[in-house]
Amino acid sequence: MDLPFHVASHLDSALRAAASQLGWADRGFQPEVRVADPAHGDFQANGALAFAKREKQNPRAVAQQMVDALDASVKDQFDLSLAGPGFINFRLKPAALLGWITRHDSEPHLREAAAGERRGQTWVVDYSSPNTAKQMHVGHLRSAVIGEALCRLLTFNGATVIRDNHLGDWGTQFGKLIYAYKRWVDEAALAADAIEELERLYKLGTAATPDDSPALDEARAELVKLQNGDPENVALWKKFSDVSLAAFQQIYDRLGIRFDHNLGESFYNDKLTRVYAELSDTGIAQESEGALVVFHPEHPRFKTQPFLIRKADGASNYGSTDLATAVYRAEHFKADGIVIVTDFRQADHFEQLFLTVRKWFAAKSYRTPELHHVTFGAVTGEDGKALKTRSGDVIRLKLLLDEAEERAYALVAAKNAERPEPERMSDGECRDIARAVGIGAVQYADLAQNRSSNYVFSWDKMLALDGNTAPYLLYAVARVRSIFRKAGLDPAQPPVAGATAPETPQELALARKLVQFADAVQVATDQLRPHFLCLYLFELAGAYSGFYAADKVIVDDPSVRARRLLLCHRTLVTLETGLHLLGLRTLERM
RNA sequence: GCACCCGUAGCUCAAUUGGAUAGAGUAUUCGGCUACGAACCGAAAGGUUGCAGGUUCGAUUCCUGCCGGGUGCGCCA
Repeated sequence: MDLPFHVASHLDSALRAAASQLGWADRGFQPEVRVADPAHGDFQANGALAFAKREKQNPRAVAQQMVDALDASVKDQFDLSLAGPGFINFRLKPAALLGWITRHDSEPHLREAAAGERRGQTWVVDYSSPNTAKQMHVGHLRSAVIGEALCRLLTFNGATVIRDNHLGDWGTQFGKLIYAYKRWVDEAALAADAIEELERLYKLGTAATPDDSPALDEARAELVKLQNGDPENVALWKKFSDVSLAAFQQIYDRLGIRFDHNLGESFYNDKLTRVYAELSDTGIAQESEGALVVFHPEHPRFKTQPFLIRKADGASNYGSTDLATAVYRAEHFKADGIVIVTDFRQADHFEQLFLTVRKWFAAKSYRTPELHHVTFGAVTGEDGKALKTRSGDVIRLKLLLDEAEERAYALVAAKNAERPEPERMSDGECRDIARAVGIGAVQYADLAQNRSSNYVFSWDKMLALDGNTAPYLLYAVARVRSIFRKAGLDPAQPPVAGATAPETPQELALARKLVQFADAVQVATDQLRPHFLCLYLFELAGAYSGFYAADKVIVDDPSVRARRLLLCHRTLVTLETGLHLLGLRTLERM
C-alpha cells in the first residue's frame, strides 16, 4: 500500500486500528501522533503514556503491545522503536520516502492531495478592512498579509473561501469629512491624488469640529442628510468610497490580494432593525441608560461590561453592524466558518460579539458557523514603540512598500555587478527581482513570527539573506532552478526515471523534510497560524542547502543523478507551493 | 480597580497546545569555493524559560500569587 499524503494521519489510523484490535478503542485510547525530533525518528506516537497511566498499566508494555498489533504494512514502511517511558518512534524507510516523493510531483497534485481536509466547507475571511477616505498605513499591513495567507491555506485544504473586505465606510466621521469638503476642497489636489486630499480634509474636518462647537452641529447635520439620502451628500460619500477603493487596490495588487466582496459597514445599514428586534425579542439584549446592550451573566467581566449594540441616540455602532454582518455571512454565504483578522486590541469586542451571536443563533435555531478572531500583536520600531516616521507621523503603507523595493534593488544590483559579464542581468530584470524580494521580505517577516506577539520592524533583518527570511527562501528556489538551467533541463519535465531511494545522510534528511510538508500545512491551517508553514519552509531550504553542499547533483552515474534531480525538483515544487500559499511571488533568478 | 496578551541564549524569535537532552537565526570564534549560485555549508560557545509556590511519570506549556512591558474596559471602529 502506498504511503498517503498525510503520513501522520495515516499512522493515527493505523494505531487506532491496532488499539481497537486490543480492545482499547472504547477505553479512549488516543494515538497522539506528531512530527518527531529527527534524533528520534520522523514521527512519534505518545498516546501509550496517557493511556497506561489511566489504566494503571506499565507504559512500556502498553507501547510494546501497540507495536505488536500494528498492521504489517506499517512495518514495511517504517522502522519502529520504543524509547523512554513509552514513546513509539517511526522512521520512514528509504523506499517509502522514494514512493511518497515520486507520487507528489507538482503543485496541482499537492493541492489535490491536501484538498480532502476541508472539501465542501465555506469560509468567510474578513481582513484588511481599512477606513475609506484614509490612506492605508503600516498598521494595516499585518491584517492584510496574514489574512491573505489564511485564505490561501484554507483554499489549499479544499475550502471555498470568500474574501470579504469589511470597510469602515460609515459613521460620524463622514459628517465631518463632508463638512470640510464643502468648505475647503482643492479640486486640483483631488484630481492629482484623491486620497491624499481626502485625508487632508478629514484632518481639517476633525480639527474644525471640537466637542460642543456649532461646527460639530453642522457636521452632524451633514451626516443626517447623508443618512436620509440627500443626493448631494450621497454622491460625495460614493465618491469617497470609489477613490478609496481604487487607492487600496494599488496596494493590494502589490501584495497579491483581490477581494471577492467589499461589504463595508454601510452595506448593513438596512439590516440592523432585524438585529435589534431579534435580540430584544429573545431577551438577549436589554435597555440600559437609553442604549440597547447585552450582558453575559456567566462571564466574569461581561456580566458588568456591556456589549453596546445601539447607542442612546438610536444610532448604530460597530456592535450593531458586526452582528448584522455575522448573520449575513451565515445566511447568504452559508459560512461554515468565519475568520476575522484584526489586532489584539479588539479582542474584548469580538469575544462579546461571538458570545452574543452564539446565544442569538441558538435562540432562533440558526446554524452557527465556527467563529474565529485571529488576533495579532502591534508592529513596533526597534525601540519597542509604535512604528512612526521621524516626524512622528504614521508610516504610509505605499511608502513602506516603495522603500522595501528600493532597499531590495540596492542589494540585487550590487550583487549583479559582482557577477561575471555573461551571467549579468538587465536593469529591468533587477527591478523585477527587487519587487518580488522587497515585498516578499515584508510579507514574510510578518508571517514568520507567531502572530500573537508584537512584531519588531527591522529592514536589516527582513532583507537579510540568511536566517528565516524571504530572501533566503527565494535564493534556495533560484539555486535549484539554476541547476536545471545549467544542465539544460526543463524543471517541468525533470528526467527522474530510474531514480533510486535516498542514500546519503543529506539526501535522507531532505527527503524526510519533503514528506513533512503535509503536516506543516495542516498545522498552519488548523491553528490559523502561518508561521508554522514558514518555519517548515525555512527548515526545508536548510535541508536543501546542506544536501547541495554535500552531494553533487550533475554526476555521471545515471541512477544517482536521477535521484538527486528528483530531490531537487520536489524541493523546488514544495518551496514554490509553500511560498505561493503565503502570498509570495517566486523567481527564476535573483 | 477589573480583565486580556507578552516575558525563553547578548539581540530577534521557535518549541506542533502536557512529552524525550528547550531549538533556530544573528552577533563572537574556528573551518570549507579549479562543485551545479559562498546571498551558501560545517563546527564551537552561548539557558535557573521574569520570580515563588502548586498539580504529575513528565511543565516554557496547566493552576495560584507576585514583578515588569503592552492593551482594553457605554455610546470611535
